Amino acid sequence: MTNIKDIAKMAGVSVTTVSRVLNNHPYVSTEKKAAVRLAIEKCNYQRNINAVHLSRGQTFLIGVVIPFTNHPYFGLLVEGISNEAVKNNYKLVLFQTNYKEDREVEALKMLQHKQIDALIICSRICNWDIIEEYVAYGPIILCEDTLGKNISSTYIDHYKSFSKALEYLHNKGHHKIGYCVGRKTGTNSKQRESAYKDFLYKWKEELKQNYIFYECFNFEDGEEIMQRLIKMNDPPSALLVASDQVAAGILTCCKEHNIHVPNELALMGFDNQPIAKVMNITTLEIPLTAVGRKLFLQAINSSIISHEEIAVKLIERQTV
Amino acid sequence: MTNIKDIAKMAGVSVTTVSRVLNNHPYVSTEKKAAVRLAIEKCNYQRNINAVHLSRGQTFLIGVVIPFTNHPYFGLLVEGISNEAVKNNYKLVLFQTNYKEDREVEALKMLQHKQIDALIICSRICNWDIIEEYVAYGPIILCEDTLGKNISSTYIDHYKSFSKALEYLHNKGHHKIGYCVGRKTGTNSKQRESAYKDFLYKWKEELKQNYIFYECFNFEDGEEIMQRLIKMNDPPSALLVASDQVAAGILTCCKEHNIHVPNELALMGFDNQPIAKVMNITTLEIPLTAVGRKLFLQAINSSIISHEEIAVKLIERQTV
DNA sequence: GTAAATGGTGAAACCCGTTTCAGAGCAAGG
DNA sequence: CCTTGCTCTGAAACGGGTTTCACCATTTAC
Repeated sequence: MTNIKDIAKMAGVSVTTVSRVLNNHPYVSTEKKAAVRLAIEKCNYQRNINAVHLSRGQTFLIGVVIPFTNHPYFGLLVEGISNEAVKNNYKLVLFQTNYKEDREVEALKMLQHKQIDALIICSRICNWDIIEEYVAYGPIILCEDTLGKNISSTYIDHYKSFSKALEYLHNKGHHKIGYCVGRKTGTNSKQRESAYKDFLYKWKEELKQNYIFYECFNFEDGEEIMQRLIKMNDPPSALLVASDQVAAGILTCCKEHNIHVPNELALMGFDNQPIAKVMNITTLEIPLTAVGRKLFLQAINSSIISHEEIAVKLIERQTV
Repeated sequence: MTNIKDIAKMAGVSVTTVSRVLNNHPYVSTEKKAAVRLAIEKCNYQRNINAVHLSRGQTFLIGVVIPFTNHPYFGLLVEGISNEAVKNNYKLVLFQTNYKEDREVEALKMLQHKQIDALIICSRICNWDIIEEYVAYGPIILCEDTLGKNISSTYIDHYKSFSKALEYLHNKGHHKIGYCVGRKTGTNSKQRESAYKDFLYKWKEELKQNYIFYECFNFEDGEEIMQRLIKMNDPPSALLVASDQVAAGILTCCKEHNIHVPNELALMGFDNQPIAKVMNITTLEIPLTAVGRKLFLQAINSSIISHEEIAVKLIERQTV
């Protein structure tokens, strides 16, 4: 393979000049520039990117940590990140963790080793102290509230939005409200839990543990929720579902079991995914592609630590 | 930052010896090994991966080209690739093309520049001659029939599987069969088209252009199909839908419009996604994660060109 | 007319590992 | 005792760019 030296020799200039042409630096005479260009074309010369990376200490690669690729929430988020990455000439390295801590650490290590310029963690599993060990090595951006921490983030205030949704359901006359979330221990779930508890406290309702459903991620998880609902003596009259997919799954099962929505069971989704629109599910809109865009921009403008709160919007449809 | 030289100095050995320790080469005395390990620990030394890449000419990065990240088909495919990548210590670089040709070319260029060790193209948009320009630079793996070409692939014979599905519908008494696919011009769509035409020819049915629906990718696309079906004087009695998502969308709209499935309209999906199971959609199962796994393995064992055909399986449920 | 700024150029240092190769020391084989 | 052959080691070449710095030649400024 031809390298920069060969080109320099062919064009009768120094490697410095070739480098300048390659990088569009000023101060190269038109003739030499032309000679270099010619040589490059003749040899079909291609820069060795790894050498560039080594030299510059930058790779134009941004790491993205997600638990699953096969989920519309993360699909949209990555789509948002990806679109902005294209615009800025960055590429994405995907880390699918399946919520395994060591996979997240691997991503952090890649940051440490300078193989990626920044790391966006869309759903964190590691403890804070581990993350904080790595902030020295490069920008880490999170998709959860990091206020007070020296880490940029774009996030949704899940306490606020959950409260909003609960009040909405309450106003619609619901007193027996349950909810479905993904991981029991995630930051978001904890925020939601405290919103839920505060809500119950405010309205003097008692907490029923079986009104809370964990590990709800996908459409098909709706089925199990339905099974559990059917068996209850005193089922909730409304469910706040932290994902439109799951809400859609529940709704589909309701139709099969002839449970009328919203009369017998009100459903409220999250995200405002396309499926929510088609199935007329009342939901809280999260502009996920916009979130992705912001996350990316924070990753490349890491000198400024910022915390961007994203507002959610209640979309009234026909399941409440 | 400390580098290998510093470590060598500290441990009182040569850089070669340090390198040997780092790479677990044999023939290093126990004492020197220990000294090096100690120095590494003391300095919290981290190899500069870019230097390793440059030196070795390998990055342990595999490129993956997909049109959208936000689609269950590609989600599952990437999941399969990703899981196998983890096992083999590779990372994935994601190229979301949105079916833009230049984005695919960018991925090919990264292969040329040695920034990735191999490239998996899950849905091709570029012409063959462009792809073939780049095969010299590194392994390119495709997810479509490349028989006769010098390019490895894992693929579904869409002619065969579409024919199978059409015959199945025919056996069930359907004579007015339409179909829905994604891109009009993709290889898969062309194979399906010819299967469809051959089927019509065999049974002496005439081709109705309005029985064919293009640009069907997502759940929400079901709605438009429904709108078009409603307006037809002589609508098809069965639809072969090249994606469970779209089938699910159509099915949901059917329920809204009180169109009985399968009596008034039979639906047959593709992929056997979870949603097909929940909604009881008859479908052709494609083991997407297995496909992903094979694609990855072909990418790293590129010395052997192979063509793996994946069998599809008809899953009978309640929409036909 | 002289000083300062600007355009243009290349040698050499730098980024940081891996790998080749030559050689030393020592034990086993004949 | 001599030859292999194995263990162990480091100097130096190599991968291939970017960047600093010194320097010369023109312009422009005053």
